[in-house]
Amino acid sequence: MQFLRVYQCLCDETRLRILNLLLEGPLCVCHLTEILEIPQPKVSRHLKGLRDGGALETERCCNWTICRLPKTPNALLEANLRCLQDLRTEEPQFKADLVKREQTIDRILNHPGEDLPAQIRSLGLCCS
Amino acid sequence: MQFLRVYQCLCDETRLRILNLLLEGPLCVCHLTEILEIPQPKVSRHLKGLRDGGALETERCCNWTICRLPKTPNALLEANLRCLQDLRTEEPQFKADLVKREQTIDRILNHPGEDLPAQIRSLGLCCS
DNA sequence: AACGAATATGCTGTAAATCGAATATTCGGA
DNA sequence: TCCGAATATTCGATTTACAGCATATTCGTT
Repeated sequence: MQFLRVYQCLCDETRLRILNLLLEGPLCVCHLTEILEIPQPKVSRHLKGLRDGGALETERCCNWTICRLPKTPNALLEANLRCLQDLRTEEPQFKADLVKREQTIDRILNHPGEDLPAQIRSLGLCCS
Repeated sequence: MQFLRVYQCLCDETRLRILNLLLEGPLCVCHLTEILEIPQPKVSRHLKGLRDGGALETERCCNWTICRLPKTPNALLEANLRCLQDLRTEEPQFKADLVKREQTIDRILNHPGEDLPAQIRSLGLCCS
């Protein structure tokens, strides 16, 4: 059932945190891992869950995997992403994650020494 | 987390079927059981799940328990009930349940011999 | 008080989801 | 071709969700 497929995606805290972050723009797996402060295999597994549920698109760029929300989410997912956008200020964890995201992006931009491809480096700035 | 509480409610087919039916108006447990064609304990347990998740209100009337959607659902639930309302035509099970609901209500109305309090009998007609 | 209808709960087994830890894979650079 | 970084997958253990079945509870009636 189409409904269940979406809701099963949405009923895990880690997956919701990921969607919350991606509402701001794409991120690669390593930055997601850093922001969420959870083990990388766990992030990877939940990303797979989101992808299988149609709630995530990924694109391989060299060694990095760029994660973004689907360009054309189905109606149910789209409505819930809007809800997440509207209601996330009520959830401390979501707000904290967004702060951490800012910090991480700042660090990336201000430390050009880190060995990141320009495409990855600019993720935080480019929401396309 | 408030989000999880709602989504955990929504990620079970039986619970979605119940919500779908209640969008048309209140029903008591025995009629829900008849319409869904599943064992009564199963219905009861899922109703409890919905109630715990804030997606259902029940009212005792004699021996009957009247189930209805909450008068003031939280924003996330409300949005998803709207989605259910809008998208249910795509889901055969939801449509079949609505047909069965009509049949059941007709049967109740046309067989006054059945021993039902007027309050229960009129549930299908009164959506308040 | 005894009974029956409507509903709820307890119990047990099973399937599914999640996790941590270890390992495999992929890819660019030395 | 070997190495390291980024990512994915496998494995075993644990938890959680759901099921069916039996039984308890509640309430009106006799």
